[in-house]
Amino acid sequence: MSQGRPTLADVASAAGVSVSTASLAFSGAGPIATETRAKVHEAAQRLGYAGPNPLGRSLRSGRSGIVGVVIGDQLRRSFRDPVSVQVLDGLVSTLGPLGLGVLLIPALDPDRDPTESAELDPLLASAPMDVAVLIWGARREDATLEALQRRGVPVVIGEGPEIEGAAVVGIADQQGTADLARYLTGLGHTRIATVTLPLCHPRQTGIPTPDRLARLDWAPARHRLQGLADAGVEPTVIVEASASLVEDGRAAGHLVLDVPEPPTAVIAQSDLLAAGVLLAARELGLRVPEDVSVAGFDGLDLPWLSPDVLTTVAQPLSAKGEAIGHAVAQVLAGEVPPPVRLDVELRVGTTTGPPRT
Amino acid sequence: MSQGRPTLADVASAAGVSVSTASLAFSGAGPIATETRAKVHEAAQRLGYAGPNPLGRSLRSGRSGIVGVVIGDQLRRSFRDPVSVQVLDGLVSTLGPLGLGVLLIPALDPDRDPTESAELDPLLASAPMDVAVLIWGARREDATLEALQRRGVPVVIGEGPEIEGAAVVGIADQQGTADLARYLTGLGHTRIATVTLPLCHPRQTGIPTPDRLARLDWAPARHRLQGLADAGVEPTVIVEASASLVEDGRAAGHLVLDVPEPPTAVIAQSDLLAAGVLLAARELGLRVPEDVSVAGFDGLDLPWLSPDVLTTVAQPLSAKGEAIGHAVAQVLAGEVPPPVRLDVELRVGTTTGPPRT
DNA sequence: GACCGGCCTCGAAACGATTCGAGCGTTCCC
DNA sequence: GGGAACGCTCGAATCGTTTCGAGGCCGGTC
Repeated sequence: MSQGRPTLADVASAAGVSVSTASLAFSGAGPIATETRAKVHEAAQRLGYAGPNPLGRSLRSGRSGIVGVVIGDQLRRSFRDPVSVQVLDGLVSTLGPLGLGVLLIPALDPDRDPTESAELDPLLASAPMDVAVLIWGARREDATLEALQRRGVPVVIGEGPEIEGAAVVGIADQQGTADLARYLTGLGHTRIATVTLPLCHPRQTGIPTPDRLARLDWAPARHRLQGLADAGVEPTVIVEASASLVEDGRAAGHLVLDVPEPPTAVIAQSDLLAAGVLLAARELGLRVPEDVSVAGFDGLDLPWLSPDVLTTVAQPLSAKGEAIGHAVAQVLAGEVPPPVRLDVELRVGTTTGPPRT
Repeated sequence: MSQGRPTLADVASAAGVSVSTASLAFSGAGPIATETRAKVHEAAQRLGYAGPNPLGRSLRSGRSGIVGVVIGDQLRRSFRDPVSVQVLDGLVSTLGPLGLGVLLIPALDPDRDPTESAELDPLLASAPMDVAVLIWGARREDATLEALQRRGVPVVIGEGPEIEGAAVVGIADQQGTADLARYLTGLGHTRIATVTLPLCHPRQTGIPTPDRLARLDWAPARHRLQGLADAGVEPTVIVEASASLVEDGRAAGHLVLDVPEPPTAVIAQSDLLAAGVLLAARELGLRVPEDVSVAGFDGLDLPWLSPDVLTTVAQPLSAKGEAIGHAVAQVLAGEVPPPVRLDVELRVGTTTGPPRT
C-alpha cells in the first residue's frame, strides 16, 4: 500500500519480517535480534515511517497518554493568574518525562441550558484522556466533575473538597492564613478587613450577602476565611472579588478603604488581589504600611511592586503541580494516592507594620 | 460482556439492535428512527455507557480531534507572558466549538544530545495530533519543526518565517514599529535605544555581538528591528533580553540607561520589557517621559503601571489566536490557508513625550 | 543420535468504533 | 395489481497497533 502514509505493515513487508516483529523493533518490549531491529529501522527510514501511529497504539493499549486539565470557561481568566500557570508548569514538567501530555479542557458552563445543545458534545465528554485534573477549586456539586465520573475518568483535584473516588492535593492554607492573622493582631491590629476569592457559583463582586456566605463552597476561600476565625479575627468587612486579578483587587480595595473608618489592615486571599488593594490605597492617598497594612497569599514574585515587597503566605506552587503530577502517575499505576497537604510559609515584607495609634 | 466498561456492542445487544445501528444512534449521521434512537439511549443510560470511546472513534476516522500546541521548554516561561496566554485563549475558544482540543507539547530541547535518549520518545514524536501549532517565533531551522514535518503533521505557525508547507499567521509588526519610531523622531528624539526580544538560539541577555546580530533568525525580533531601520532610526544601542519578562526588561533598562550619555527614548519590543525599563528608569531617578521616553509593543492592559499608561503598538492578540484557529480548521478541511497578516495600531500613552532640550 | 532449552519470529486475535452497500418491509404511484 | 422509491436496519470490512501463544531453528548435553 503505497497510498497514504506508510503503516507498520508496509515497513514490515519492506523489511521482510512480520508485522509483530516490526512492532517489537519499535516498542523494544520482548526479545528481538539486533540485526533484525536494524533491518526494520532501515526500512522505516527508507519509507519515511516516523514511528507507530499513536491512534492505533492507544486503541490497543487502552491508554491515550493524555491527561485532561480542566480550565475555566475562559482560558484567559485561568491563565492570567500566575498561580495557575505555575502549578500547570510543575504539572507539565512532571508529566512530560512520563510520556504524558496535557490536554486543555474547557469546563462545562454551569449555566448552560442542557436541552439546547448548540455545540456538538463538549470536549469534556468526548476527548480522550486517561485521567482528568481539576487544578483549582472544584466544587462539591459540579457538572464538570459529574460528567467525568460518568465517563469513568479518574480525577485528581487541586485544592478542592474531599470527594469520593478523587485524589486531592491541597495546601495548609487555613493554617497559613491563621498565622498571618496572628502576626497582624500581634502588631496591634484590631480592625482587619479581608478581600476574598470567589465564594460560590456564580461569581460576584462586592460585599456578599449572608445567603452567599452560607453557600460558601469554594474550598480556597473557605479555608482561608476559616483561618481568620481560627486566629480569632472577625473581619470588619468581607469583600468578594470575582477573580484573582489586579483589577478586581483594586475595585475591592476601593470598597474596603474608601469609607469613613477604614480598617488598619487588609488581608487579601491572593497576591494579585493584594496588589490591587495596594493600588487602591495609593490612589486614595493612603500610605502603606503606615496608614494601612496589606497582605496577600501565594508568594508570587511581583517585581513591579518594587520597591514594596508584599507580606504574604507563600505556597509551593510548582511543588503543588508536581504533587498533582505524581498523584496522576499513581492513579495510572492503579494505586490510590493518599491525600497530600503541602506546607505554606508566612513571609513578611514591607507592606505590613504596626497600626497608627 | 459485563467486564470493564460497556462498549457500543454491549449497548447494542442490550437495546436489541445491531452495533451499526447503535453507532448511528450516537453519531447522528445517517437515517435512524426516533424510536430506535431512544431505545439505544435508554439502554446506554441503563448500562452507564457515556458515549463512544474516543480511541476507537479516532482510529477509525483517522482523526484525533487534537491540536498540538508547542510550548517552550518551560511552560512557565511561555505562559508568564500574557501575550502567549491571550493568543492561546483566542485559539482555544475558536477550536473548542469545533470539537478540537489543545494538547500542550514541550518543544524539543535543541541542545539535547540526540544519541543519549534518556527520556522515552518525546511527546512531539508520539502524541496524537491532527495539526500542530507553533504559536510564537518558530525558527527556520528548527528541530521541532523538522520532527513534525517528518511525522507528516501539518503545521500552523504564529509569527514565524514563511516555511514551505506551513501556514503562517503574522502581524504587521514591522510597519507598526516603523510608525512608532517615526512618532518618536517626530517628537524630536534622535538618540533612541532599543531592547529586543531574543534574537536567536541560544537565548542571551545583554548587548549582542555582531555575530549574533548576523544570526538573527527569530521573526518577531527581526521584523521589529527592521521596522526601526525602515523609519531611518539607527539605535544608539541594542540590548537583547532573554525573555519577554519584566525582570529581563529591568536588567536591560539598567544597561541602557545607566550610562554617561543615556538615550532620550527607549523602544522595547514588548510591553513587559518596556515595563521593566520603566522600573529601571524609576530606580535610576529618571522621570518619564521628561528625562526618557519609553514605548513598548503588544498593547497589554497593565493596570499596575497606573497612573502611567504605556505608549505601545497594540496587536490584536485574541484575534491572532482566532486566526490561527481558523487556519487550523482550514488545514483540517484540506484547504491551504492563505498567509494572514493582522494590523497593529500605534497607541500613544503617557510614557512618551518630547525630549528635554 | 535423540532430546531439551533458549532465542527469535510469526500468525492471529483483539481493541472499539465507523461506514458502505445490501437487504427488507412499507408506501406510493401508475 | 405490479413495480419503483423510500426509510430504516444489519453484516462485514476496516483503521494500525500490540500481545499472546505456538512454532522453528540452533546448540548443548546425556
